[in-house]
Amino acid sequence: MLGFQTSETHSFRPQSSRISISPPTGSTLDERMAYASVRKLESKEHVFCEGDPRLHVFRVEEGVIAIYKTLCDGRRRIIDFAYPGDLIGLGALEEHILSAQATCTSKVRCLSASALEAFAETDANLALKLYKSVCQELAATRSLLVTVGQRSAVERVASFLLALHRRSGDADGSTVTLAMRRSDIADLLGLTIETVSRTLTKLRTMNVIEVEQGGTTVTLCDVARLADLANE
Amino acid sequence: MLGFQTSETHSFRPQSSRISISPPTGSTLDERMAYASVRKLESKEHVFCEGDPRLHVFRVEEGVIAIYKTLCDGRRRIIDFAYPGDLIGLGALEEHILSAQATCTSKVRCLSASALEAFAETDANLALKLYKSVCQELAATRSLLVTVGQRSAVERVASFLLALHRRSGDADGSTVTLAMRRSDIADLLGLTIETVSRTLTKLRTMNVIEVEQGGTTVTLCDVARLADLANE
DNA sequence: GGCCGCCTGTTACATTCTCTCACAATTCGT
DNA sequence: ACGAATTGTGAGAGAATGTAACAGGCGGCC
Repeated sequence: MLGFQTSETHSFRPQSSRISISPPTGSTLDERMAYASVRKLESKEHVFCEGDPRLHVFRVEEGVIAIYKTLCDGRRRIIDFAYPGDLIGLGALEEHILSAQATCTSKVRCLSASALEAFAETDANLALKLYKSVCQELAATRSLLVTVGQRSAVERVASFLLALHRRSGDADGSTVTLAMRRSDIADLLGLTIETVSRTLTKLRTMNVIEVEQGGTTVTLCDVARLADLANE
Repeated sequence: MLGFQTSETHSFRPQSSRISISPPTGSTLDERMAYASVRKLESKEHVFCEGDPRLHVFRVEEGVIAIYKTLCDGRRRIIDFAYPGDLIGLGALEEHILSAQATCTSKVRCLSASALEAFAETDANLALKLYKSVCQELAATRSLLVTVGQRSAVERVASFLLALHRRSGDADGSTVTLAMRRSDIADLLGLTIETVSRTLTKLRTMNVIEVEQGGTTVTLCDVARLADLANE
């Protein structure tokens, strides 16, 4: 969920006249990405697991990747869903401290972690991009923390739907696609799958949302009301 | 909670032979900090509030600063406690999106945000430091997310005590100081003050902790058991 | 094609936990 | 020492969970 848009042009201080000239070949993130290998993932397949050596940084191309941590008793706490354009695997050191798993058929692009970070050592521009990206991820994680910290299940689910809508649903208006299982949503929000299901039903009977065909597509009928329920 | 140790020397890639030579004066963060003004805060006094223009970045010198967000209905969700050495105010743009409030008598050092970030544009080393710092904060926020996402009150309180112990309690063994009110802990963990109080009592009767004088000092009698209760 | 098992999602009911509201006990500041 | 603020404790209400049963979709298999 880093929101690392490699094509974004506004620098950290837009008023600055400094422009970093890209070295001739393979230097910008876009170029590096273009040469990076693509890996296709089936649903529930792992990109990496806790404890794996951190060899690569990945950019999501298609699908949704769940970033999660496994607790001692086997429960799974999803920290974040990564969507196309997001970078995953940044910030860790020698080993991954979280696991990453596809919630549906997905594609990721692999980039050497050491090469990226070595290059950032000499390029303030790239380093700042990394900084900005992690800042965005931090903001998203904080937002999720606020959501999960809220008591009621309705608030959490409503917040989740709104966040999904804000992120993915600019185009087709008020329809969002849940590209993950109920169990994934439950593990993200700290609820059970039954509670998620019940809450969606509740929102449906309140005429705030409509759920279609197998529960993968949700239409937000009353965004204002949903925002009210989410306390936002 | 950025854990931005300005004196840390290991670079992002320790094996790299590149060393950034600091410009003659006022360039390193330590030097800038030395000249920065110190502001003293009483308990419950604000460092900044949501919506304030982001003029400064602050480093906590003494005390504890609660970083929080206010919800529509007036509830307060604490995102983080910042301890001495931590930087706060990074990552935002024009305005602060969170509030920062002292939980006890504290001191912070003020640093111009624009100056710091302008300097980072030309110094990959500083930019990388910022990057690493935010990564640390991200890890801490994720850790808190795992804690809050856990269902039971015992797990949350136990996790909180352990986190506090890991952070502050290297020196005096197993004693941690709660430099904040019960209400602050409750708003961090998504519980009520009554539940926090009851849970501490429960842990006390289980002989896992000891609480002394007004509940500000806690001794962890059985760290292993506490970790078990916290599911860590 | 039809049968079967597997997985996911939904719903109902009993249980358990936290929250709300009440008030007592303690600490702290003046 | 007094009053205000904070903390601790109890009883009842409410909400989420756990358990269980059931419906629907999907693929394998005969």
